[in-house]
Amino acid sequence: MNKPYQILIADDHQMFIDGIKLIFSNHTDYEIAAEALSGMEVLDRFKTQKFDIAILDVNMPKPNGFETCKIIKKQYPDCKIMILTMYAEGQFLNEFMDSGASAYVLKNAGKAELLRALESIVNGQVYIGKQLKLIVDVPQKDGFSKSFSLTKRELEIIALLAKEKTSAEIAEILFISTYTVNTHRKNILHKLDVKNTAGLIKYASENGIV
Amino acid sequence: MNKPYQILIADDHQMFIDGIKLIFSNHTDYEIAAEALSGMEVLDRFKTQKFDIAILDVNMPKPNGFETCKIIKKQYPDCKIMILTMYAEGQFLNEFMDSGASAYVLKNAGKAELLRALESIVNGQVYIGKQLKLIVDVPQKDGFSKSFSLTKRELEIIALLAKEKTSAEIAEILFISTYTVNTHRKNILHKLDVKNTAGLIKYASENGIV
DNA sequence: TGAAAAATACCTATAAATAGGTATTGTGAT
DNA sequence: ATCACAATACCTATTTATAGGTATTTTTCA
Repeated sequence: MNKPYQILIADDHQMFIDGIKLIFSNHTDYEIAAEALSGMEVLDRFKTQKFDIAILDVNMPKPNGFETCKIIKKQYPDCKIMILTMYAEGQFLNEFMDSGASAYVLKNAGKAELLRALESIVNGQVYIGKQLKLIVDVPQKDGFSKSFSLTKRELEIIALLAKEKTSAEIAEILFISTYTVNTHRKNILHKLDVKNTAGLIKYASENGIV
Repeated sequence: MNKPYQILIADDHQMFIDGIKLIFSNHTDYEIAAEALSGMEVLDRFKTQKFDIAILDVNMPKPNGFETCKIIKKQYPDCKIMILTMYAEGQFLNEFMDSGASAYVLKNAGKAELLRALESIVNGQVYIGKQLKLIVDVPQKDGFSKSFSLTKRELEIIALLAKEKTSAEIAEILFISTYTVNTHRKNILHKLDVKNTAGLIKYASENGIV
């Protein structure tokens, strides 16, 4: 029997962490060696301890799961990372692929899938939860989009642009003036540092905004 | 012991099929029940036989792996499908997610990974080969982009549009008239059935064209 | 070698997007 | 209470994109 895999678990809800710990309590292959309530805490733990696997919540505060994942992967490339998400936010798939994580699983996946995912990643494979496959167009959770410094309204307009709407159509849908829509579009182009709608949509696609 | 899983294997190179058959020859869990050299042949086999798993090559002729996959999934939703690819074409990931397939594996993955992937998918999970994770921006293989019925020139123009170029700029780059560029753009919008450049870029992003 | 597909080019009119401004109101945080 | 920011709105001028055509030349493939 090998030494159990050392796992760090991070989520902003202690209750969820406790649930996960229960799952592993009678498992000899895996050991919850540390826990964290934020991205910062995760990085702190890594400074004093070595982990084989980190299980990170996407919506965790400062920095979020993907950002934390990238930082860890840079400093400790051997550590495998599993990203957990509450909602079936399929649009984060590209971000997941870029983050260097090894697994992407829904929180309501259940014990069996969690263990299967772990088994996969310790064998060097990438695992994506079944339910994440079919989801599209889930509205953006706030606090997450902040990292792009785009406002709620701006995200709404991007979403409508991605649906091939013109400024006039967007104005009608949102009950605002076409002038306002154009002001927003102007601001979006500046914020994302792109030249036109083509660049905007490309950026949005690459970053899972649409 | 259960009845072995009935597998259909499809690839345009017979030699590759024979290799796969060797892998399964001493396996009691899986049985290669049929083989096919093209998408059409795959669909023919399904008319007379029932399969638990279909292993499809992406670059297979008429129709290709993803298209074949979609057709099978519509008529036989219970059949699990594994997509094999020769090159680490990471940009087809979205297409994979849309196709309804359960696994996406590199051909040079080796016996162990093949079996692990199969184990995953019969358990209802989605499996993506490790090597497919890091690849970006692999140039489009010809014959594959044909499935979108976009010509080489049209793909060039899409690529330039994604780089935020205007029709006039594209004309200059390609040494052709702005009129010609606009004709191409018109044709592209029709072919992809999108209303404007936003839709075009979104489609291109989702399908790995850019 | 003949037919089909691709690439080229032109014309016109309208619709939409972009860039440059300015300015007011509401809201949330320090 | 003040400051920053978000959201709103307006104006103008110019550039770009889109839609409707037609038509010729070049490539490719059967």
